[in-house]
Amino acid sequence: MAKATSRGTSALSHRSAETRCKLLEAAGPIFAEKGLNGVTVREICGRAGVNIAAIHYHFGDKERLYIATVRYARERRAEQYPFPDWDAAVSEAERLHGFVETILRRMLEPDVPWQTRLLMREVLRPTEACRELVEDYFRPDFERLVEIVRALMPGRPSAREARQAALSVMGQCLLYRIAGEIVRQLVSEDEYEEAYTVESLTDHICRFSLAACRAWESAQ
Amino acid sequence: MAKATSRGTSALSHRSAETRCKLLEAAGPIFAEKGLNGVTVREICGRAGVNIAAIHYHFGDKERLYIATVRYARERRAEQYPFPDWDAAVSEAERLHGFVETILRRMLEPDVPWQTRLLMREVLRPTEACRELVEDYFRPDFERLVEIVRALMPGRPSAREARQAALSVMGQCLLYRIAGEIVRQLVSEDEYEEAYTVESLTDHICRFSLAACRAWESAQ
Amino acid sequence: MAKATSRGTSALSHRSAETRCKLLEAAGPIFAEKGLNGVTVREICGRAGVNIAAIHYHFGDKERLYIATVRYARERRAEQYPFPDWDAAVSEAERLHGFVETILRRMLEPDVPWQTRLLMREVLRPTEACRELVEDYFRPDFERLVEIVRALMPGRPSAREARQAALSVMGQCLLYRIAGEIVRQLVSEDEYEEAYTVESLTDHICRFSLAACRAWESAQ
Amino acid sequence: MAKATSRGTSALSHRSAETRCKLLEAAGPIFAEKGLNGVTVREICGRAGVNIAAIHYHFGDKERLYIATVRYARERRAEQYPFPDWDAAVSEAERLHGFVETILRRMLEPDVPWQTRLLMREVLRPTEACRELVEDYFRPDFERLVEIVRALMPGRPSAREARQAALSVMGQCLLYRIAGEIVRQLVSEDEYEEAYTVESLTDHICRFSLAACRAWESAQ
DNA sequence: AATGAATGAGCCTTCATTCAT
DNA sequence: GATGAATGAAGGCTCATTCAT
Repeated sequence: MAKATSRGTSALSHRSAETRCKLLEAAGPIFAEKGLNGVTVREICGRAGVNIAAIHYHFGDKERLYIATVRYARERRAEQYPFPDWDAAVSEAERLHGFVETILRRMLEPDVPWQTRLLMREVLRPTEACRELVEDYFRPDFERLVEIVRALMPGRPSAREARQAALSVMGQCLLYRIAGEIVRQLVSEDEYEEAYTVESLTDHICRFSLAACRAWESAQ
Repeated sequence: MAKATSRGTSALSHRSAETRCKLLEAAGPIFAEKGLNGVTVREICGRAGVNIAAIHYHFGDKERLYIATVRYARERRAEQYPFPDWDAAVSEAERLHGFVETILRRMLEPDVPWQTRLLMREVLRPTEACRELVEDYFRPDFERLVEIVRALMPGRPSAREARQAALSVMGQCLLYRIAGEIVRQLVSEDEYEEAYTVESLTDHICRFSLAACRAWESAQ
Repeated sequence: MAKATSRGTSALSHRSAETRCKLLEAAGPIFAEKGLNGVTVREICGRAGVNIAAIHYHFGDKERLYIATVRYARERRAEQYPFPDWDAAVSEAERLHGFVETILRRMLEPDVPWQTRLLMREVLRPTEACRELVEDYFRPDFERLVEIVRALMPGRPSAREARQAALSVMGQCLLYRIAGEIVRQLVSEDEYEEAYTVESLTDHICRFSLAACRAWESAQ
Repeated sequence: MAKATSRGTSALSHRSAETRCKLLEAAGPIFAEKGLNGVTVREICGRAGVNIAAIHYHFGDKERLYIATVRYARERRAEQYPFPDWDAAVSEAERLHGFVETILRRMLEPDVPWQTRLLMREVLRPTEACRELVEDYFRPDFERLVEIVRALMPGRPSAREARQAALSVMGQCLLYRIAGEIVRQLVSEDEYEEAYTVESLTDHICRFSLAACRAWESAQ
């Protein structure tokens, strides 16, 4: 266990870093699909082409490999589908549109990379890996949305009100990721294919949310 | 495996039916809490007070017991937290409020009957058992919500528009079931305990959705 | 784990009892030779001719099998080399002689049965199995010896003094079991074979101990 | 394995000797406490601050390190708790007292140096390393005791009789090392703590043995 | 119609050892 | 002369399943 416990970020030999990386890349898609308990270390090591003891050596045990994989997914994930970098002149409505579209695209695009699927899994069934994920990854996006929404609401909504409104936007987005199959069945196959693309969902959610925000009246 | 393959609804002896029922009643709450893979057949049989071979005898294997349990849950669906039976005089806004509150209660209250919790689990990770579940469990509720929402929207919204609006309401509700832990962390423990009860969530979601519906303008 | 936890002494089926017995008989000699940690469950099951899961089923885990084996050894052991059943007319010196001889014979006879070797191992490295072993098995013998020794000591030795004298007798006996190899080397091979038989050791220990007891003066 | 097979006492570089020594010093206390099989090479190397491959390099494998450690312990045998250096005027009874006390202290005191504890362990479960150990470690002490005892016995006891008497003394001492836990249980926790200290055990064993020796009558 | 016992595949982990610098 | 990484063989245990009454 020498390695797993005394690991630092520096001075890793090339071989070591390579094996770690092979393990993370192999474990990622499998964890994303089946979750921590649905996966065997043999499967991971086999796919990574390393010895079964390597997990113990480099990560300590399966759970710590899982946590490392979530972290790795988060790091490798930020680049893809970044939020637009808005000019000061861009209207809040446009920002909302950009935000919603980015979120939906991240979640719904075909061939969603395993990194996203793994992070989504964490949302549904948080494990120990989730705490820092929320802080480092979700919170910045969320705070951004809160600011956009707040600017859209008339009067001076409290931070709490803005947060709740932002959550209402997020909920609308998440629905299609989480319960996509059910929605497809409820609205019929055909309508789904036609009217539930990223573009049209973005439009709908933005119109719905814009209307809600603009018509907002503070609860006293 | 004689029994499991030739199973019909008729001609079951009393004892046999009793054992089946004990198994279903025992398995239900456990599956609802831990899911198919988090449960051992020993645990189920132990709690049911039947022999460990009974699952094989009556259902074939664990997975088929699970499916049977979902079906059983649907059939015996506890009628707790039913939707209010609205008088014609009740306003649409009140109906929306009643609907949202009931949905949230079903999803968030801890003492919801296991049948409901098991069905909720199915929504999040659909299995084979899910298709028929949607039709006779979710669709009626969903259609009801569509009607409520449609009546709230000015002009003559198309069915498709009404459905999308209804999905926006559902998404807001589902968020707290799906990502409750993350919301708690995002808004802070304290605020969550105070402002994310069924009652206040109902208020927020209704105000948000009412505003959105009433301000709706048909997208040409 | 149904069986291991709910095991009672009654109503065990024939098969079950047979398998349990096969396991105990197979495990005994191996545990006696190599101790709890030196043995693998695969070895035990292989020698017993049962499936590897049988240990879990019948005993819970390896350690509980070990404890059961110690208990089994104790039960099967009492018959062999019992203490003589002394007539009231037998002198205390003769009783001491009989006691010491029986103890030595139990420990030193060639082909000591595995039961004895296992119990001896417990003496040297007590495990959890040891507590009840002492109470049920060693204490009765020990108390017997205490009474013999006490009767040999002049005056009215306290119970504590008698216990210590009895331990001095036991220590002399145990030495040849525990450190037999070393004694053999210290006194030379030849002398050992000739003068360290059960008979002559009995004589020596009795003479030494008798002299000590009879010359005892209470330490106020 | 170059080193392990061609190892001699000469021509070792300074660093090499240093690593060897660090390993021996680190392994000693751990082996003394847990024995050969209770210790992992990682633990030893970790505590020694050397690489895990060093054991193989310098000693071949774990077992040979163990043997080397026993040898090392014997060579560097700590001279704590040495026997008193008796003046010619000291009585035999006092010498016996000093001898017994020293032996008991070596075996029972917790802060005995690891070298002594490791050698004690060898006595109880002799390994390959034991033979030479007896010769140069135990025999001198034993012969000393034989002389003391012999002088205490009236008449002219044979060497053999004196050896047996000495063994009777040793057996009494060893008991508390070997079966301390069981004695504790037999005489009760309280009595043990109070009356089985090194001091009182010394008193008892000496009184018992002195009485036995002085009352000795040669067996014809 | 039901039971208790038995099965074997497979799980994660641990370890001493050896490889390649 | 020393190191860190890699190896593979077990290790104990768990599980859903099936056998034999």
